[in-house]
Amino acid sequence: KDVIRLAGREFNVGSPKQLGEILFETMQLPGGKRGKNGAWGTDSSVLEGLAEQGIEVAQRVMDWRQLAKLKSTYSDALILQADADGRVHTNFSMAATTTGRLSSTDPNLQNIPIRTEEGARIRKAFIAAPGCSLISADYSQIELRLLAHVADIPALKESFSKGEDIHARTASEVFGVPMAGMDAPTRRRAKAINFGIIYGISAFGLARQLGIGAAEAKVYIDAYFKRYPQIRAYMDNTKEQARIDGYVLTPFGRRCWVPRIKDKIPALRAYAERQAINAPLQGGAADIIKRAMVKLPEALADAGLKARMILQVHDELLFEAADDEASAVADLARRVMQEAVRISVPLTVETGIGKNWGAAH
DNA sequence: AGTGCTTGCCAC
DNA sequence: AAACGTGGCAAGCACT
Ligand SMILES: Nc1nc2c(ncn2[C@H]2C[C@H](O)[C@@H](COP(=O)(O)OP(=O)(O)OP(=O)(O)O)O2)c(=O)[nH]1
Ligand SMILES: [Mn+2]
Ligand SMILES: [Mn+2]
Repeated sequence: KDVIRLAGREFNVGSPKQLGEILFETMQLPGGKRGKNGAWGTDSSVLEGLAEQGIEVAQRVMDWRQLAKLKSTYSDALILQADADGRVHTNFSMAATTTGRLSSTDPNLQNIPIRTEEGARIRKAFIAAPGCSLISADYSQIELRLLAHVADIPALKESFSKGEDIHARTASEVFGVPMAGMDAPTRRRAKAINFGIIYGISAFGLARQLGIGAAEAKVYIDAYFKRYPQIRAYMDNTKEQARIDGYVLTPFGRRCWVPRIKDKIPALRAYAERQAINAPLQGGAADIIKRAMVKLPEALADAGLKARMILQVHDELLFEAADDEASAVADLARRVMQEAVRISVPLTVETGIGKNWGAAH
């Protein structure tokens, strides 16, 4: 109602097409950009730009979108999908991705919210059975460690040997906040910067992501490649390998096909090059957790633990166990996951125990 | 009423 | 949005 009042006209807030016409035609707001299909762009980074200019309706639409997303995709849908015993059972697809990751459907339990305060309430709704706890075990900075290994980057390997947190360091350097007591959303934003840069983001893309100028974004990217010059070599070598073979390999031998690597259309070719750069690392991380998942059920049984492995979220495993064995499960999961493979950097796993998924982080 | 596409956004 | 990568889902929309 407030959005419609501020817009001065009745329309469906849930329609990006109508919203774009209201904002950039009826209201004549500045900064409108049409996409390739001629529609006005209205995604959150566009709205954020408007909101920063004091356009109240933009902030209200962002708030509405967030709540609508959480309600429709999670709150309403998960209740319908819940079993008679109150559990939801996902389906894992084992061959749906190009990199070897799993995917999860009906419902997708690999994209349960966590980032915002309201979203985190949904994650907290996943609770252990009475007398049981949930144990989460998540690899630390997993694809950055694989990058250090595969691209053979001395400075990055040294950081991991010392136990440094690169995501937190990036957050500190870019946002000017202290490492100590950093909040999770800030570290998450830095994560997107680190992975964006290593997977070929442009100054334009980074600027858009951070809401800064392209010149400032370029400074960050240049500084990154200066600090870790081996990343460039890894990118070039991987692209060349893809051109030669039509595929790239993870450090454990998985083939990831890159069919458009020789496309004559430059934009499609550039896209394929970024896919080639990403696949060995994302796929390598998938290989590692899969090996751990093969070992774990037997390792648990051998240790006399009745815990069950109940969910995989790309580099995280979630277990359910009786309260009195939860800490033993956490220790065992950490050890098996850390030792699932041996590479030239240490693998570290963070574990947590709680009565709900949110509390287990 | 059903289908397929687009836009946007949740997670890793 | 052409301009980090990997996914899945909901809603709007055009069309049958
Ligand atoms: N390209 C890309 N990959 C991502 C992004 N977010 C997550 N990933 C990939 C790379 C991560 O290593 C991997 C696991 O995600 P996590 O959220 O667990 O982050 P990570 O392990 O790096 O850090 P952590 O120490 O667990 O907080 O998923 C992203 O924004 N872009
Ligand atoms: Mn992780
Ligand atoms: Mn994770």
